[in-house]
Amino acid sequence: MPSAANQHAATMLIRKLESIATLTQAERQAIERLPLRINHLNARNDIMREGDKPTHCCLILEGWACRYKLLSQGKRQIFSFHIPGDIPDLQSLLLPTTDHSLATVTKATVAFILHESLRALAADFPSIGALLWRDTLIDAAIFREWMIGIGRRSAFERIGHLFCEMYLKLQAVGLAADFRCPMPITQTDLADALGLTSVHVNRVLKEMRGRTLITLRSGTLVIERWNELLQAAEFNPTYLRLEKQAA
Amino acid sequence: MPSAANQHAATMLIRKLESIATLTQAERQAIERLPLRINHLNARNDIMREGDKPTHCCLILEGWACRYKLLSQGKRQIFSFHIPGDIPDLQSLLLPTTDHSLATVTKATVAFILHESLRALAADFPSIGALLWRDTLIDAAIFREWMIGIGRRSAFERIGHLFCEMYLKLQAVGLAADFRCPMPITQTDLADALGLTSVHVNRVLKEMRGRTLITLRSGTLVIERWNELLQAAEFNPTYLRLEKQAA
DNA sequence: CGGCATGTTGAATCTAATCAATCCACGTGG
DNA sequence: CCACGTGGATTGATTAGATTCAACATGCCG
Repeated sequence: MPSAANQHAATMLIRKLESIATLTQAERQAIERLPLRINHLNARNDIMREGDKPTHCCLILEGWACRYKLLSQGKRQIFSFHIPGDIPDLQSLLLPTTDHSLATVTKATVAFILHESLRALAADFPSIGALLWRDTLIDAAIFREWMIGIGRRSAFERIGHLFCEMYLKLQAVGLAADFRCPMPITQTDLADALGLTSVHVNRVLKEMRGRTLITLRSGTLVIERWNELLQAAEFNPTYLRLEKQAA
Repeated sequence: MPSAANQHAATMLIRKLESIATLTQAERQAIERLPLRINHLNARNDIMREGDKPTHCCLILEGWACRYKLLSQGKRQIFSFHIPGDIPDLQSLLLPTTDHSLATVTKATVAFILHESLRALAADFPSIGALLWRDTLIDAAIFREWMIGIGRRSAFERIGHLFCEMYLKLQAVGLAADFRCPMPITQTDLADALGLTSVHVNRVLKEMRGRTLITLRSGTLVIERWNELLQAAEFNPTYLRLEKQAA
């Protein structure tokens, strides 16, 4: 008899997978039987560090996480932000040694799933395996989009782009609506994700506010003019492969 | 009866997969039976364009290719360079619509493999499926490393990093040795891959030559001082997950 | 041999980084 | 309830790395 918390975690995963393809009854049941270990974590806690050899994957149930790598002289590059429903370290199933770190951004609840359990699930239900693989491919597509930003877009476009991306990802799992979403990251986090300094991020945010494109206060982002921001950032959401789109 | 060219293509793929795991006799035979269509392409030819819905994957047999995306005002971001043995568009197996383009860099020979054939192969031999998945995960790891470069490394480090990466990748498939490898890309290509301008690339290359770290002439790179370049670029090859390492 | 892509160089300019100070909101403990 | 500490945000002044624009050189290919 699974606990309420476990049931909730399974539902989360099912919802995420069903946003792409419909699952059979048997597949849903198999996911619900997945053994989970649920954990509550503080903000800014490493879940996994570069060099680790994890034995389970981590499903985010509440809060945000990010993947990053530290460099010499305190430099940091953040690769991705993760929200409930994400499994940020799915790759550890096939690449035993991790080449980067995973940490919570906010207080968070996560469920750990043994590699063996996930592997068995994918073996028993190849279409679930394909969905998991697909998810890592979308992950890579987002990396590519971030590369474009860091490499070829202005600071303004980069920040606007990230806001649009996170809003749509949150909306897709029901955590955002009406152009309003949580954005519980510091300007330093933003800078380290986008290849900027926090000082410069601050100045660009000031400009965005000045043009009344956004409001960003106490961890909440409001996109005041979606279409204009989209255009200013040259944002095109197809790479996210989401079913539902914003208005 | 497979032609000599087809046999060569299969060998290429087998060698690539066996650089990671050993294949059974049955697996090797299945790969050799894979139906292929071999094509000779000129340099700077698109193999696949953003928005396409490919029906096959592309195995590179000779020459180089790159994945890229064009932006407004003629800006371009190159995501990756590909060498013989690579299947740059494996993701199209699971993401029907392509979100970027793939083009030859040099004259090239490629083998096209129908999605159905690859899917059948992966279904019949799940361990081959896992190897293919694994390959896309390494792809993503390389994207992350490039993100670090573009986001947080100096132009000098970025270029040095790319040289080390390509040398090791080429060495792993027997196309480089003695710190000498082909590097058939223009300074503009380098710039578009690393988030720089060609003018600046040119200046950094001049500095590298001045410090006698490298020689780069007529499409051939010689790394004159491997250890120093490694250190100057803070290069750590673990993310490539290659079996063989340079001295 | 001529033409065009690629590579090289210089000078001026600009974006974003750096360094440093200050401000503000928030939570905590006296 | 207010003083204090702290992390994050904001602002200014200055600098550096990279871009831009423009000219010119080189080398390869037909």
